[in-house]
Amino acid sequence: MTDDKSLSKTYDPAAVEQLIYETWMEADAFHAVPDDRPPEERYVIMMPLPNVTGALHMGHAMDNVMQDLLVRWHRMLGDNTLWMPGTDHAGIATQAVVEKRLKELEGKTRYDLGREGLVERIWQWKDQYQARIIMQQKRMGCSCDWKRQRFTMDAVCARAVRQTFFRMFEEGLIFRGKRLVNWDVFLQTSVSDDEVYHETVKGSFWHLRYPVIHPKAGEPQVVTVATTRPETMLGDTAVAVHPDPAAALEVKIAGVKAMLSQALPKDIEALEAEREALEARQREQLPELVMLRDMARDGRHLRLPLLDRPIPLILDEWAKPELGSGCVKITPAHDPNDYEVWKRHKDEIDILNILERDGTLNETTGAYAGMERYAARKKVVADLDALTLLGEVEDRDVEVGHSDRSKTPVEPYLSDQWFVRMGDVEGGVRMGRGTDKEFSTPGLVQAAMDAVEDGRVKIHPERYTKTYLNWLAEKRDWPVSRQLWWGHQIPVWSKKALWCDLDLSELAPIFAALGERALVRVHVLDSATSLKIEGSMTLSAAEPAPEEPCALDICLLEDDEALVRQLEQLGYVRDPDVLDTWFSSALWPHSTLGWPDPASAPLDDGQAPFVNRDGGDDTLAYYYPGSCLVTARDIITLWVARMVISGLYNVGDIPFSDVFIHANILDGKGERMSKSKGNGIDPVDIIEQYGTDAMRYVLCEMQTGSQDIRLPVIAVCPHCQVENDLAHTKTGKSIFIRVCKGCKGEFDVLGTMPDVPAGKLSSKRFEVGRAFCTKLWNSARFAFINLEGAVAPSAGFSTEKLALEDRWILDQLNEASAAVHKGLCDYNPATAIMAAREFFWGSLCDWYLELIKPRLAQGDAETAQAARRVLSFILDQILRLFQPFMPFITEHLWKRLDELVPDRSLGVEAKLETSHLLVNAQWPQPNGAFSDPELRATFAQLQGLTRAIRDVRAAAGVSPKERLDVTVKPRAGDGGAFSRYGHVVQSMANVGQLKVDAKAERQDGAAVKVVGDLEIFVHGVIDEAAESERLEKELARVKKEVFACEKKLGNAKFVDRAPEAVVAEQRERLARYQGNLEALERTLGELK
RNA sequence: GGGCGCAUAACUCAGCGGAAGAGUAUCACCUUCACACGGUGGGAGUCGCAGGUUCAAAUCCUGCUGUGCCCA
Repeated sequence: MTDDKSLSKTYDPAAVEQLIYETWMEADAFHAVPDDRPPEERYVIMMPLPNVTGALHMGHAMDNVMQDLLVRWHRMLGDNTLWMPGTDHAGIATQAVVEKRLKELEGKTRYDLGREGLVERIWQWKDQYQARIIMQQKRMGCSCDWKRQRFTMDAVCARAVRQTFFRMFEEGLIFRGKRLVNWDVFLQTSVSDDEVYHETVKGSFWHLRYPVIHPKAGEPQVVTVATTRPETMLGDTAVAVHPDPAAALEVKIAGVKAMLSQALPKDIEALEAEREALEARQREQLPELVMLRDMARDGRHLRLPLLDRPIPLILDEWAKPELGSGCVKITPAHDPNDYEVWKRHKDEIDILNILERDGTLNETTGAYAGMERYAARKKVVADLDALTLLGEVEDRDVEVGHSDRSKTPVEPYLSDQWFVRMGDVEGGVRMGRGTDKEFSTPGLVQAAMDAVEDGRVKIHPERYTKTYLNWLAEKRDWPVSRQLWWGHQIPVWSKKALWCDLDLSELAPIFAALGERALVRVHVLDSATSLKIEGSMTLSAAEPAPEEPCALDICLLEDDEALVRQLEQLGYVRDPDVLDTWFSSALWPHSTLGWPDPASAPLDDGQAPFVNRDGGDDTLAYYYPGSCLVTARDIITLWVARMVISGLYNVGDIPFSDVFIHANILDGKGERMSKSKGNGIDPVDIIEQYGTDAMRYVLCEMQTGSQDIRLPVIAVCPHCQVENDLAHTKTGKSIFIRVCKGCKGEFDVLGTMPDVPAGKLSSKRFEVGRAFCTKLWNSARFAFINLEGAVAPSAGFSTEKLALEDRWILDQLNEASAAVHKGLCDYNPATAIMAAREFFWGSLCDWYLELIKPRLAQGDAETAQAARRVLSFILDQILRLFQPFMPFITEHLWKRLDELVPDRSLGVEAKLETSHLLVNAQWPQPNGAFSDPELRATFAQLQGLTRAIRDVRAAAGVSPKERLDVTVKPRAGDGGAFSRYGHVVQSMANVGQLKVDAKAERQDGAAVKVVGDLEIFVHGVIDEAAESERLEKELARVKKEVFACEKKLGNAKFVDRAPEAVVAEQRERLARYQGNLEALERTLGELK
């Protein structure tokens, strides 16, 4: 045996990974080009585009590895496989990060740089992080088609965004209106509900008294209202009281009584108290509420203190008679509930904005104008107190919405925003307009719900279908404008005026030049009304000319500099806002393929064309719709739903047929891993420590589909290299600074502190993967040592010459490849990789390799040649099976195997399609000729016997080197398998003489073991006392089993009602255990 | 407040109606010529708690307790 010098004893990922990746790139292995393979042989994954805010963490690694797994598997299945990579500009997130750095490092704000200057800075940031992200993905082994990568703000994507906006604008699906939004006063932009998190903070509940104007005799002089944000009183435009307080209280009391009637004892006390309180309220406060109700009906007013403004008392059910004073102040412009009240009472009350964009109070607040919101709060409270209009002040925990981007409290704020109409539209919506898939739907959301409900889009695991449908069912309009500078600027130029003052004819030259590439709508300010202007520059005949102030909105399909200048000279101003990031990412599955027109889509340097040079299908026609969208669940609503909508709207077809929702990665405490929390592991750190394949192995093994994955995190101290369990490490000055348990030194887990050294985050969980790679490496090394120059050509090979273990390992391979395939089909990578692992480690390494060692030693003998052929074939298949999971090590070993044994065919399998590169090799197909259930059972018996002997050996403390003689006594049959295949047991349990004798008796010094239907005598190993103790224990165990079986079978109901097979199985069990019991008792008797 | 999960060996997780499983850790033995990131063997769990359905429940149903996420 010559030592194979090309393979060291352990696998060194660093020496292999980069070279292998370069090999793939040189071979263009990931590049997909449309060809003549039919639709069912295409596989397309659009990468959930990571945003360029920062580097990737373990959560992204999971997402990327799952995609790569599916993509590599399908590539081997022979599909035309495209994995489209790219990055997202992530509007607000990226701008926030860059602005924050600008402030910290240079002390500047975005206004110091100006729009162009800031955007330029963000592009630089984007270039830097995009490169970092791509580097990380390459290190993870991602087999994306880099020649097609896109960025949501590149020319191709921008054109798609523009086209979609234009079309939606034309059809009135995009409109603008005033809405109450979450306003981030720090970043001075609206943020969506998804970008707001709630935090409970200690606050107060202030009771304010508003005097009644000219109270009549017997009427209250003041009305009390309460608020957690007293400064908003400056924007109050009404106070509401319930229209029927008596009835409302009755309903409430009836409800409590109903709960009392079926309450658990421990809840009764609280409910009783609640009922009493309500009844007391009925007696004491109801009369005044009724009086206020009547005053409201009478159109009475209150005087708003501090501003001395009369505000009406109104009737609205938002006022809850059972809470507080029963009256509620109404601030429509600064509270979502009050805004709803205002919508119901538009004719009676005003809506008044009191905030500037920066969070200071505006001129409507008189003396408070210019004050910061919290300063104003203090002053309002103090001033009311001075006027004796301040009542009780309660301490209270208050839920305050915070902007996820700036971490500052958001304010509800009334502003002009653009929206996409998601709900049903009168007359319906044409989807896929101009395509051959055009169809009509009641509304955008409905189309997306239909696609999932009728199964065109399937979500895995299925339970997430509910998340998707429930969210969509609300059919809320989608606010798409953001007051940012980084993103796709809204392509609308507006001019505000009265309709009668507008001169449409001045636009004629522009429209003459642009034709259908420009649209005009009239938006009536402060309403949702938007009217389309027809080509003749008039309102369509049916529409009355609006009387209110209007905005004339012109939407352009493209920027034509000269025409834009003309427009601006006419006083039209481009909307400064940009579109929500998700507007562009919603288009991702088709924009990246060149939509709306691949032939004219602009190309960057080095990019693959969208249209085949040989005249085949373009990328859009060929690769749309895609196959599977792989993502985490939190993005189902934000993104998945919107991709379905936009795909149907623009292309008339779903963007993908399957959605695979994988687990989130949590830390040791069960908290979601994220870089900003200081618990996020950088995949590259893991790769450098354990290797990419080790990381991938563990991620695949963890993805089971039912729950999220905990990854206990350790932090390596930069001072002394001690490993600290992150979940139990003391924090220092901030939560991101930890104190090492070893040297007590401080380190930073965020990696951003200038004066504290950073500790690397890692996890021991990946050791398993590294060990697995080593095992794979060494088993291959073993094979190579034995195969080198010693494999006879396959021509003379015949399966007739196969030994038991050869046929068994082929059968096991069959079983394993079927199981791996099924696991992948079921989106269950864990079952897939475990099946592969069990085959490789449990069957191949533990049994087959050990069994063929003596055969391999026989040089050119036929049996040795057969073993070599089978070994090369099995290794070939194993490398294929593991390639999608662990691409680097398998590709490297494949190359070596290919050099040593170019022909690994066995002659019986269908022609073994092979490939110079494993990444392109054919996926292993189970072969019926290898399947042999009978042999499988025989081998299992041999394994059982082997384990029994090993067990005896270990229990008796006999060295593994010492050869033992064994007699097997079958209870039934002749034990033919054991005499025929005795070599398996002899070799695996180091047995000398193996006798099979149905009439054997135990001899002195023989240990006895009962397995299944066998009694086994292991000769010459024991001292009798210890043996008898061991047998007593075993006897007790068997007795318990016998008792359990008897009890079960003694139950008439069981025998009657359980399926026959179950009963029969139980009888067999009993018989077997009874046999064992008998044998044990006999032996024990002999021993004594 | 509403929805969706999860609770099984010290740890990380499978199993989801018919004998409690894996990997890691642990203990004992073994440096035998692929691999000590290895081999062989062992110990370890009233399957969160309380009810119910069933011949049979970790598995199905109800409630409770913890815990996580999503949406208000």
